[in-house]
Amino acid sequence: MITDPRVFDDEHIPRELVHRHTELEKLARALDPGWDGAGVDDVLIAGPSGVGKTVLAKHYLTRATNATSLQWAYVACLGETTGTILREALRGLDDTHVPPNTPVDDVRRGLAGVVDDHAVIILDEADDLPEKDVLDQFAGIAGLSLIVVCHDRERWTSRLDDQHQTRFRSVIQPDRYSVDELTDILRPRARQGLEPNAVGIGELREIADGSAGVARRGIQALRAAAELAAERGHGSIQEEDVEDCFDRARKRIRASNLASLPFHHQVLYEIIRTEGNPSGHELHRRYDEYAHSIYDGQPLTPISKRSRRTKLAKLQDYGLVERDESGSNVYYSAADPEISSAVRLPMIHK
DNA sequence: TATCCACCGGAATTTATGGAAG
DNA sequence: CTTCCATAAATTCCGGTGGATA
Repeated sequence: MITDPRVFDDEHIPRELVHRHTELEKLARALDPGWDGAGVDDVLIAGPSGVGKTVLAKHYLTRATNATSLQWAYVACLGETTGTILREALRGLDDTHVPPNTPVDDVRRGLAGVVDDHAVIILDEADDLPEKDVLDQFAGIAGLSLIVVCHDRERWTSRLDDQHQTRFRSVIQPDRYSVDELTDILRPRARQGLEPNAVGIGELREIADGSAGVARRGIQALRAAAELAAERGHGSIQEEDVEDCFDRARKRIRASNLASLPFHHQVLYEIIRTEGNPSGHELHRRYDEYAHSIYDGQPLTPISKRSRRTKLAKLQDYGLVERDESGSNVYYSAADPEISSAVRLPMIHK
């Protein structure tokens, strides 16, 4: 059924970006110095998750690179520090090893030295980055422009201090797709990634309809539907496969988020999931109670309450854990209790 | 109203890591 | 090899918040 799984990867850049022509044009106008002679700008791309902000930036740059060998680098900023972001940018442009303890100033000088004429850095998931620091560091480098990708435009611009207010004059705000548009996005994926006639236009439309205008959801749902059809021995995607595909797609996205987190986070997540709906107090008590055996044989040791709070905050950022503050206590719960971590816990008796 | 309690999260401080210099 | 240094992660300290209780 699925002939080319890469087509459904989040990182996959389609040959052609459908229904994003105006956005691509804006990007070109801002970043191409020859476009109208006004020089290059920094760009802000803001909008909801999964509508193709990152793909938009990457698509433009891969295409522009083929033509003019423009230097560019991609940096995922979520949860990263100024140092990590700068090093990752340098590594991306120069393809050299950058030790983790390289002084920030050295990294900045390295960046300045490596930029030939014009280079672009994509700062993805930039909502919470320590932007005062990061922008200051990038600011002085000639020939370097930024594409900042974030969710909330208002929040981003309001957090900028005065000297950065004049940057990011080019703002691109991709919106959610209509059902028709999303169908157009799914069609080439089905053609490239699935057997011929694996999915009818009716089913494709239903998948688009159930994805709330979010391209990532639609693409993962299409993939899940194809998997379900194959498992059920259907020759092509059937109505029942479409019905069940959204659930599987959602679970897969969350499970891969969870798997990407370090051990401490997963331990906390598993305690919350198996406990059901623990209060903060119960959660910490369980942790203290079982930490010894959980971390037995691990290179890591249990962490303090304060550190657990930081991990819990991250779990919330990732949408894996929800916190309910009713009364004087807080309660934690797994957003989707069916998603389990690879971390095994000893039996917990209530 | 005053006080207690549990928790949050910022800031300062310590520890761990790993590359560079001597 | 040892020492030194910068960063990131973890810990310690602590003021602030908001509901519960007397």
